[in-house]
Amino acid sequence: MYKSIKGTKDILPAESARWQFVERTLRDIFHRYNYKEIRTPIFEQTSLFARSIGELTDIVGKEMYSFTDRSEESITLRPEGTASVIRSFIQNNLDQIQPLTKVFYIGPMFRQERPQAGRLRQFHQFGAEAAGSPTAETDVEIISLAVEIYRKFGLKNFQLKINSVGDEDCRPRYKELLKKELLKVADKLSPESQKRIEQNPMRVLDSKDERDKELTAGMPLITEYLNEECSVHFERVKALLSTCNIPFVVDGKLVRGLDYYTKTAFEITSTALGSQDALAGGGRYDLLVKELGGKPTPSVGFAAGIERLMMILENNHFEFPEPAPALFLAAADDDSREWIFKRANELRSQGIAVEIDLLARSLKAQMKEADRQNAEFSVVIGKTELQNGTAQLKNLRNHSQKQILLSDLEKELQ
RNA sequence: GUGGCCAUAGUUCAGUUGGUUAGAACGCCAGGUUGUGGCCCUGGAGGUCGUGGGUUCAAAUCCCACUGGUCACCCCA
Repeated sequence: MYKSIKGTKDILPAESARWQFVERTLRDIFHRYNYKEIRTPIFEQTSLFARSIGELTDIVGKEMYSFTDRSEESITLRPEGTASVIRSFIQNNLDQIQPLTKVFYIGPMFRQERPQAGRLRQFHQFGAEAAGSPTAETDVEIISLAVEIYRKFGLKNFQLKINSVGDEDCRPRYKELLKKELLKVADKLSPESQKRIEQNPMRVLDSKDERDKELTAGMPLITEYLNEECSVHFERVKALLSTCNIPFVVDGKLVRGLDYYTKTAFEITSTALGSQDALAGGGRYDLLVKELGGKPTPSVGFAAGIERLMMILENNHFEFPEPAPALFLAAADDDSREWIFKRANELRSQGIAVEIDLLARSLKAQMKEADRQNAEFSVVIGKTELQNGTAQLKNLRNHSQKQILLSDLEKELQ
């Protein structure tokens, strides 16, 4: 038997309505913040991701789905959304249309990792990017948008963590300083952390290893070494968050897994998830557009996992709307089936969701089917009804019945 | 990539110290009610016990390998 690839999942008919509901809600919120949808291809040249996400990150180093196509070009299934969006932004000169571009995306992403709770190889993210603004208001609009989404879904157990990772001026200075501190205790650090001292010292502070945590506990944090510009920006972000009543905690050790972030970095986590507790992450990336060949364009964005949001909603027994037929037309005898077939199509073309039996089943089986489909109403049609032009309209939710004219069906179902 | 746990009907699971025909619940189908669903009752269909090998007179049960799932590490959505 064929099986779906490891780490991939079917979204089955029984659950697709939930996905559609989540996507509808997301689109509605994006609309309120005036972010417009962008749909980019799900694969790109491999080097686009390598250059933007960073050669040394885990994503690029060991998680990308890359392959060579028939013309010997290296292609990669997108592991995240920002790189493609920025590529499109540059390629299509979106900066020439208006000074600030605000877009969102919803779609599948791919990373070849071992699956576990809250982690798949094909998973789905939504995200937003605001390209062209250096202001702290833009950072906070993005953060507020992300937070608003979780609030809208009624989530309570989530936490917003923010940090500033500095810029090309102050971060290198801080990194050198931190490296020196780390080298003093290098032999006692975990092997992974030792490897990171040279290439990504800030990640050592974020290590989950208990011993690493103890060793690095008193070490200097980037927030203490920001230059004037980054520091002012960070203070402004915090002030605006407070103004907007968005609770947050500053986490000086927060470093995101992608290299392109500058200044603001943030993460939304939930204790309601398993070990993979990140719901969303994002930040400012003022250097990325230039790095990918565009004009320097200060930008901010975030990305969030749909499966993880869905997990929490299901744990919370969130009440998703379930679509159901308005009417089930049942045949009491075989002579009535043709009339029903024709009538169902008429009603459908008038916008009414109607189901009928296609399996030539007994009336009892048809009624069971109407119930299983959670139809609102049923009407049984037989010889008598066709002769008299009347029928019983049965409300399957409250079990009441009333006599109606068959010609009034549309009206009754409005 | 590394490690723990798991694998028996469509689903969730039971299956004793290895022993005849592998069970339950739910779901599915039909009937009870020959023109009315939900509850109830009766009956029915449905399994190469993940795959391959080994031990044994005998394997769902013990052993090995593989495959798949799951959870965790790493890291991230």
